[in-house]
Amino acid sequence: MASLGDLERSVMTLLWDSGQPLSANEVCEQLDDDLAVTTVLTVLARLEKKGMVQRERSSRPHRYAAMATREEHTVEMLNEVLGTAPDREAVLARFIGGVSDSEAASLRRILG
Amino acid sequence: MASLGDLERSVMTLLWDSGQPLSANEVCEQLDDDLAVTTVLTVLARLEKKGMVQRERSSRPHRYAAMATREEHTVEMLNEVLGTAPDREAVLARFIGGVSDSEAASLRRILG
DNA sequence: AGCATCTTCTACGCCGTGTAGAAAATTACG
DNA sequence: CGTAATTTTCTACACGGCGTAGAAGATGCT
Repeated sequence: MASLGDLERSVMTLLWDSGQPLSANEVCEQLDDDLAVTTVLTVLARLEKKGMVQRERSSRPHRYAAMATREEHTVEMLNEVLGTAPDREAVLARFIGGVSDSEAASLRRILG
Repeated sequence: MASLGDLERSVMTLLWDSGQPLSANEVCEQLDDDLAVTTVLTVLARLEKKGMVQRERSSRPHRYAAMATREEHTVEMLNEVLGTAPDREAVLARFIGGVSDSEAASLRRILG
């Protein structure tokens, strides 16, 4: 339960890229599409409900920040997918077998 | 584009577990829930459209088989998720850092 | 031809998502 | 303080995916 729609993903990307919390207006401006602020607010509220963003209600304009880094989130997704497989090791093997050489080297280093 | 609904997943699981092609009726019987055969047929048709199952139209009851093994499918999903990240290596590092010891060992063997 | 089986077509309801207006709440400024 | 500007909430609509299945059409058996 953390899959994202297109707009939701765009918003998360903004929040991830800008390390700091953003207001709905700032998000709105920085988006390529020309959307109503209410649209962005709706999306932000939904993302908050999903536990993807944290809202600072104290300051006026509320500020929104990503709960997890993009990395953390991607790793969560990976684990979620892996969780659907009964044969984890086999999947991992196949998966790792398919990564690029440089990535493989990097993994070898990590696995020590 | 290969995410599955609950029923779709159940059906795929059946097809994956039974190595051989199954008819709609067989799928229907082997499902826990007591569904109408037309329901199963609809789902199978949708899975076919998604490229998840192959239908043998030659034989009457049509027979349906999974296009990819569950492993292959899971790996596809993993790559899809990984594709959404700009920092692949960082994600991989973190991801691999979190697997169990036995899995890590298995990976070392594969990369070795 | 008649009957049983199987498939297609069509459809309904629900929920997630993109989209935003109307109205309410808060803040800013003269 | 009162009015205008900003911000947030509430409500809503449309569209597509998915679970669900009946009615009708196609195919095959006897």
